[in-house]
Amino acid sequence: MNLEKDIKHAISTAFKEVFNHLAEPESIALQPTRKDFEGSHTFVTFPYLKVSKKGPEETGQLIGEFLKQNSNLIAEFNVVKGFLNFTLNDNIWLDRLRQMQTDINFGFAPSNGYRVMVEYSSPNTNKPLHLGHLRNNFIGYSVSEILKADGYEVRKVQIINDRGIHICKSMVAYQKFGHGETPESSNLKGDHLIGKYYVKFDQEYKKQVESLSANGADAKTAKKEAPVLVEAQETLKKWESGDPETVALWKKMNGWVYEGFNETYEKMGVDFDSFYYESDTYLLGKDLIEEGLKSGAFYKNNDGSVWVDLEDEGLDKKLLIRSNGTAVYMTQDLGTADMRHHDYPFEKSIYVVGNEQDYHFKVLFLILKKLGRSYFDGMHHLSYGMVDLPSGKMKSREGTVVDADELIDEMRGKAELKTKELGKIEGFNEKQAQDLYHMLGLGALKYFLLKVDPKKRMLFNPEESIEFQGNTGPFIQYTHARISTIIRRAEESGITLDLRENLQLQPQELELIRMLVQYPEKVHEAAETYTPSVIAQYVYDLAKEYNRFYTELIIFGETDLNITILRVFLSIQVASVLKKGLLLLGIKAPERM
RNA sequence: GGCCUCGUAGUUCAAUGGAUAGAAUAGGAGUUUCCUAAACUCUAGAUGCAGGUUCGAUUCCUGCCGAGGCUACCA
Repeated sequence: MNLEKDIKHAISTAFKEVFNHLAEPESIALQPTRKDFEGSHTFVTFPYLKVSKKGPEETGQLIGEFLKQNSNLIAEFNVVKGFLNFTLNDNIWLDRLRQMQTDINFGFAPSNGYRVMVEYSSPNTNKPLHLGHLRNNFIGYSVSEILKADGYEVRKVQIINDRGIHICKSMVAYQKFGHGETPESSNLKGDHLIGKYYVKFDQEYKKQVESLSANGADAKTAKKEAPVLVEAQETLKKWESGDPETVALWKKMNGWVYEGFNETYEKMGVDFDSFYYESDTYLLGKDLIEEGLKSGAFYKNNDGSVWVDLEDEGLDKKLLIRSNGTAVYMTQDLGTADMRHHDYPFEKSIYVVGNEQDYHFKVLFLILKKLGRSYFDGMHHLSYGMVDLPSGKMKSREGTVVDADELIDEMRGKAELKTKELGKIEGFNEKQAQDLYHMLGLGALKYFLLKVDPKKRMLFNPEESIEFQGNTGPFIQYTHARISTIIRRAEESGITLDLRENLQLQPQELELIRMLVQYPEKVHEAAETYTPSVIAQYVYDLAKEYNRFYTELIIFGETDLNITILRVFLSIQVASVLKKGLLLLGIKAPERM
């Protein structure tokens, strides 16, 4: 069934027959043939020269000859500088295409029985989502979908950082300057309203630090003793002691933020299966510390603080409990990990978190290992790079953030403008038109953020807005819409899509089938490496190839009906795979545009 | 200082140790009586520097230069 496997077996046999050498099929490496050469699969002879005791050219020639004679897979071959290129029988490819059509689940692996928890988004509740969150959310959502397609059972979760000094700062500023303002009265989304007070807090804080400094305080004390900061710290204490008034305000303000977030998530097209709130989890983990002390994984200092020594692993000593007995972030994360595994016994757990926390997660996983948690093995930090602006890193305090809501709206607006310019909305009603603008704007944005390897930092220049031409989401969406027209026309013309004939394939047709066949492997690769960009690159290449096919070959009006059938048939499969691939990226494929 | 990333066309991104380092965009030249020109074709343009391993290095190793991050009894 598997083409590559079959070819590898054939090569293995050839080695046995020609060189009397046992080459395990699994150990044979095949690669796709480069475009400028004839063939589809390439075998590199260099590693086998010691076995063949011949030059690279001759080795390739001998293997090629043997296979051409003895294998029904191989129609032709050529050898270029030790690279043995195979051209397969056209019927092999046509068979693949026929199989694809009957398999509705093409591209979806059967259940593998593994459960995986994917955590992403995990915002603070003191400000709106920004561009960095968009990358995080799109990656998290996409990886979840890819894992599902690869046979996993997935639970998408987020941990909401709903407590702590950051929200207290917004609370203090709101009490001071808010005059009872609400999202309704201010006509602001809840998260933006709270963000406004977070900024206000910072402004006030800076003012106070300045005036303290002007009155002779040194910089350190001024920063520590500014009244608003002291107030925020007191608010945090009050919250921790359960002061009803403080808790009520906290609930009200967080409620506004959640409303705002939900609206944004919906616009973004991401969702979650369950939520964890830090206010519920921040006290967890202390029992794990006790456990670790007992087992000797951790040790206690004279001052009562608890540490773990990771110097054997090439890391530092890490604090787990302060000398005053309070927990740190790490403690909480340990407890939360245990709780999550209890809630949903997973084989894998993916944390989609920025790469500035690489060290934190390295330590977290090592500690879980030291505690003997069997699940530690399946834990993975999906570390992604920052989205940089030309001016450098985004900093909320300096106002150099790109707001998520604004950016989405901007993209939608740009899609609308462009669509109208091209006169593409004839026959659309208002709702359909609006849906299309959103689909395209969001498609452009998602593709822009997902086409880059998650691990790498990437640059976003707000001046040069995201394009709709070239290697973009809308290009792929356009291709899909284009094919949809072909399919509609085929239906209207009433041709029977029965691919019976054994036809000779044109290069473009062959290339398309070759690419289609690869799709499940790409999904698997993306799932194993947690890399949506694999899929993004793939759908782009497929769309590009289809456009070439579309331009160069006549689909309707070909004299041989069987060729028309083949081309429509092929178009349908391309559309289907494009749509599936786009959905793995969270991008919708329009029928018309 | 220590540790971790990353340096590829003007720009934004690709390249399981393999062939002539791919795209896109910006630049130049073309294609529309024909299924959607958000398309297609042609053209020009890049591996930070110096060594090493290898039949073969953008990829692995060492040093240097440059960018960023982590290195809190913060979360």
